[in-house]
Amino acid sequence: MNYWIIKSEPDVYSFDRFLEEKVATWDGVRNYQARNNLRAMEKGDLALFYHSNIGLEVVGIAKVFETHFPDPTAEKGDWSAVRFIPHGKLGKPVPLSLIKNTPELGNIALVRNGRLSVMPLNEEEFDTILKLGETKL
DNA sequence: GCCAACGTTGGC
DNA sequence: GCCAACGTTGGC
Repeated sequence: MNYWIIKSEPDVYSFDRFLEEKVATWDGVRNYQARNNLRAMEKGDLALFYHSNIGLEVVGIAKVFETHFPDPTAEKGDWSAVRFIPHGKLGKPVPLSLIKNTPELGNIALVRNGRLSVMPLNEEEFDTILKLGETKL
């Protein structure tokens, strides 16, 4: 079991819409590091759903439903997509500012490399964010 | 709207 | 293969 953070701009694709649609195809990723992270995902892995640009907070949890396959939106190049299903909303959102102020989370890519859209985190970091979000699995 | 950080491109 | 220029992302 691996843990991840995935980013989405809520005016493009929000967590609420994800809850309504019940499945999300994560395509359009055009960054090698992010793509490699998508490829490393296994079925059942959990990903925190972060709202970038607007909101700037972790709002929910997604679960890997279908592991990587060729990105249908890629006209050329070697790109991958995965499918997620919702795995619940956080009790309360966890803002980036709080994450930055939490010493145990100082090492995560969300803080260190703000531009990466799909990034790993370890179990302790995942649990810390769930606790901040007053959420139990 | 600005700008820092990072990735990619392309000339040499 | 280096590095300057440029483009994009995303926080502020």
